[in-house]
Amino acid sequence: MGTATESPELLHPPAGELDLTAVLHALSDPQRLRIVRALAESEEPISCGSFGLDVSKSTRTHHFRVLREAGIIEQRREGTCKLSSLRRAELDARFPGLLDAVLAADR
Amino acid sequence: MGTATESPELLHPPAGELDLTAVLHALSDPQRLRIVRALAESEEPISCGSFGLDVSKSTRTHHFRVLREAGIIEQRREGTCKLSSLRRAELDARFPGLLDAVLAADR
DNA sequence: CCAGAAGTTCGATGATCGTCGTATAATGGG
DNA sequence: CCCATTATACGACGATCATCGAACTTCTGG
Repeated sequence: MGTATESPELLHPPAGELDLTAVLHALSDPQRLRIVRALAESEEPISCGSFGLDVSKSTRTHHFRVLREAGIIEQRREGTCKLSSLRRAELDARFPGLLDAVLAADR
Repeated sequence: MGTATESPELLHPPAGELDLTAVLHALSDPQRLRIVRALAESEEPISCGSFGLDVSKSTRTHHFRVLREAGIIEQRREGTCKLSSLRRAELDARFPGLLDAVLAADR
């Protein structure tokens, strides 16, 4: 408890409490994997709508929530958009090499 | 297609055709993760019954099949037992660092 | 040869998941 | 102040999943 310094609405698990199975499950979906790759390549926050996902808006929101609740991404409001970015450092600290391996395995 | 040099009954995907999302999904279950860790620590084939899984026999069979069809383990008959082992080299070749990261993330 | 051990197969069941459409906020520009 | 943009919430639907028990196969040891 106590790291709720930002938005009270958005659930972001603390870095130390990331669950491996939750992370693996979040990454085991093609659409979410695409999001994570786009985020990793841009290295800058991206708005939800900027992804070439062939799914509806609500499905997109769903995938972003799964990624956020697994602790893989961070989201914050920016006007009418919501910007997402990878929690790279925290992920690397908790699961060293995991994200790199997944991203390298792209193809 | 011709890599069927072993048992014709057991489906083992060729090393080059392992699917990342299938591998991640197979690893995203606590029971299967436990199997993979036991396999990695023993470094020798283990029979299905030697795992401290608190699930029924049929569920065990199911998990082993998921792991095998994802290309994570290899299974072969040995008398009345069936021995399982990690496909470490193939996994490392296809997804470098992935298995190591997952195993290191144990805790 | 036969009893037991080790796995598999086959439904079935309840849970979760990915997807959608529609309705509903929150925000910034004219 | 209203409207367009951006995203979320809420069911709902079909698919997949993890789990089980019971019946079946296959092999081994006595």
